Amino acid sequence: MIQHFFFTSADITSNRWLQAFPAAQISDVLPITVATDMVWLLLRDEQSFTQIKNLSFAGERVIAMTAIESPQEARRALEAGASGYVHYLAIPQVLEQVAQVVAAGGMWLGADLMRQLVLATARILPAAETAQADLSQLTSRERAVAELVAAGKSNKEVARELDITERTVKAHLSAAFGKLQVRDRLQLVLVLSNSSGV
Amino acid sequence: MIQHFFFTSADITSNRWLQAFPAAQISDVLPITVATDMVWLLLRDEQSFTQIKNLSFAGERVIAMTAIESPQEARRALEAGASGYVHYLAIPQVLEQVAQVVAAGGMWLGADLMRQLVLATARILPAAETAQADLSQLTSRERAVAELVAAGKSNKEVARELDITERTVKAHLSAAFGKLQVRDRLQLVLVLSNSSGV
DNA sequence: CTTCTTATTGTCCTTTAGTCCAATGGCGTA
DNA sequence: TACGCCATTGGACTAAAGGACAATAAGAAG
Repeated sequence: MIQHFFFTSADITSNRWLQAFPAAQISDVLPITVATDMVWLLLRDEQSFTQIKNLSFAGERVIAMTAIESPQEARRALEAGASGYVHYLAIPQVLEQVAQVVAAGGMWLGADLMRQLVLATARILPAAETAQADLSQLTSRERAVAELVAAGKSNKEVARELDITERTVKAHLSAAFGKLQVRDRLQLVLVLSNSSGV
Repeated sequence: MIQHFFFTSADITSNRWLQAFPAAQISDVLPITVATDMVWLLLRDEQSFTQIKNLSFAGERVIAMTAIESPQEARRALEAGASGYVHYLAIPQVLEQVAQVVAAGGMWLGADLMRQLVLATARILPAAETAQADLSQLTSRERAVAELVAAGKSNKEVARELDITERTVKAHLSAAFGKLQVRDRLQLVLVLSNSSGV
């Protein structure tokens, strides 16, 4: 049984951690000696990377957690010795997968980051199937609306650009919400940009 | 149930494959049409990379297997479209890991290789320092709110999680909007995720 | 001790977003 | 031709989101 230790600040946490690992310890204090198998560390400031370095040097498996994924931050975390980089609000299933992979000696990165890395060296890889599949569920008009919304436009602006009524925009959006199983435009954007496993 | 197909030469094989996937097919002949969900292909010569390319182009999930791990070979395999790179004598647990990650649309690499790949490509990646700079403009509380919003939470949910009033959430958000010069939560997320120029 | 920043909350108000129910017309297929 | 899917719009309604104006309190900095 793997023991998990979550190091975070009190106000940034997720009940999904305990859902994934009921026996996990959560604390905003980092003990001198961590008697666990896996340390999940929320990235907050410069000090976080030093802590990763120390922990991994001491032989701990460290997984960096972030609130906003970025390739730069991921790189720094991995450089410091982290074995994984994941959104702190990831769903329990993802957390479990990360733990399994890291426990098996692997390294975990979000699919999008991974893709960026690989694409940086190779531009041949097929696009993510998930995002593709999601978009293909939408009709052409729904997709057009969704894309404008994903660019930060309001319904009124979308209506103007597509030369339709705001009412129609809403209709397409509602249809898209249903198909992609999200509740509002923000989550739609998150799904389309496939940014995190939230 | 995922169907696995192992393509190898007769003299190089592992009983661990069947241990991991009892229903797997193993063959030293590559059929024209592979009716499986996942193809495990043992790297042998130049032709192997071409085969990976063809398979992945045809929409197959391909995992490259090797007898001697090397970053160069791994890179070539991934370039060709492989979704994973693993030693052919890996234990069943690892094989299952790989299958899971790949099935979920991810990519699998051993930790060492991954780290090398990450570090090697770090320079090529766009060095957008914007997200970093933007975040530093916000106070800790504003950032906490912004991060939860970026995760798709509503004001009410954010309020619950941070144990403050919805009104306070709005106050922090308004402040963040002003500092980052955006007009609503969606544009905030776009700026924070650094995805597109709003 | 005063000043500034941050965090917090309040009320009132306007604007957006999103849903439900319903209808019309085009277009392709069985 | 009838049926289904898509695009379009309407009205009415509920619920969020966001702004304006303002106040209190803690803590740091001077």
